[in-house]
Amino acid sequence: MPIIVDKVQKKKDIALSCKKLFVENSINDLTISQVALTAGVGKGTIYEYFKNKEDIVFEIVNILLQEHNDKKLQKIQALDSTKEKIKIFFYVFYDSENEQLRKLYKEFISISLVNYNKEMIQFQTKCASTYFQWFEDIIQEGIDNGEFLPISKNLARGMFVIGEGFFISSEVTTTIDDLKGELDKFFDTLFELIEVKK
Amino acid sequence: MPIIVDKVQKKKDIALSCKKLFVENSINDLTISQVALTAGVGKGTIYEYFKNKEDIVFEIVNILLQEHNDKKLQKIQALDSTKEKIKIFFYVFYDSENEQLRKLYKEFISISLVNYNKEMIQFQTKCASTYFQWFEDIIQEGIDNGEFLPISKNLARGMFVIGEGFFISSEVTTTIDDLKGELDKFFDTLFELIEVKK
DNA sequence: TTTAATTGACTGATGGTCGGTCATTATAAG
DNA sequence: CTTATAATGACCGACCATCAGTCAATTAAA
Repeated sequence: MPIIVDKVQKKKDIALSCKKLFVENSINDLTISQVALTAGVGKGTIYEYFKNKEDIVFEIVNILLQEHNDKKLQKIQALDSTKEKIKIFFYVFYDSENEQLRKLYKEFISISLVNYNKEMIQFQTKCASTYFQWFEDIIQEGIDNGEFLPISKNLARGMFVIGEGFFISSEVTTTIDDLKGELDKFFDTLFELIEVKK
Repeated sequence: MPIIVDKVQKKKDIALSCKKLFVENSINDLTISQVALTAGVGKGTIYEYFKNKEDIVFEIVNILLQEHNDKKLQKIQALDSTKEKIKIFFYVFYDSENEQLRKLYKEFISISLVNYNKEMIQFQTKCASTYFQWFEDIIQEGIDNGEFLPISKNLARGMFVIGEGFFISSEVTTTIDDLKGELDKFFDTLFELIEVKK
């Protein structure tokens, strides 16, 4: 029998081998030939594993987001303060550790906005739902232990999407020069309002 | 001497003549030839007025956003309630009147995220700054007339970007099926918190 | 011998360019 | 005043380079 490769693994390998290329260049400036060359395979091979150029970005984001996911969960579990737990959700939008993820996520959002792609939407939905579940649980915990007013539950979804809002604004305008600062200001103020007064 | 055309006006005319085309198709699915045909000019003429395909989207968004701008200002001035004034800023993300604008704005954001373009960033920044100025003024007004707590000023930027966050989330996931409802829930709850108790 | 894996030459499509034509009008000549 | 000429901006589509995606041929393991 001929050699059998682990298709899933090889897909990941190819994706990761040209991660740097995608981080340093916008998808429009890259050609499949370049990608194939970087990955050390023929152009045809790329199409054995990926539907198109966008699909490669999808794969890389998938891998990086999975890693980020694990780290985020660990961080949340390691913390005691509800407020700090909430803030963790927005680290990804400014910390240096996730610069590559941000760059690729940006491309991914860009692709998702114009190319309707069922798989991408499903993937994004799965991620967002998981994260929001965590987020809601944290808020609920804060309410249950008497830290936050019960009404704060209504703010969950808005608080959750605000990171995305700041991120997009900071990418398409120059109106936000300190994303972390702005987020902190907002959440610290909000915490004062939703805290149960003693 | 030869005929002199109003370059600025003709650029607008061409852009508007293929607005429908851009609303109904994603930019990737459109060819310059199609656009030229629709506009009733030669392919070369397109390049007399636009740098590239993206530039056409930019021009259409420019025109639509200008219209939207005027309408928004009128609406704000016509209202008395501070709360309603605040909510007006987010109409654009869900009202039926602005469906075309949303479609093109989406493409515009998508382009801005991956193609660094100084003019686009400047344009976006100008719009965002103007809108935020209005927004801050409204909040300040609410504070001045004793409706809102002074602390609400700190929430201005966050409140402002939340629309963008909801919009992007609703576009790239299926987690938000009632954008207006979610926005209302968030702001009504927030208003309760920042309202001056009597 | 079989068959999965790989490949790069090839193709069709398309973004963008460029040389040339056309229409208009100023103005010079008759 | 009428006509001829020159000048120039507007317009255009044939052409070119590029590149995404295909496929027939080849490789190599079992």
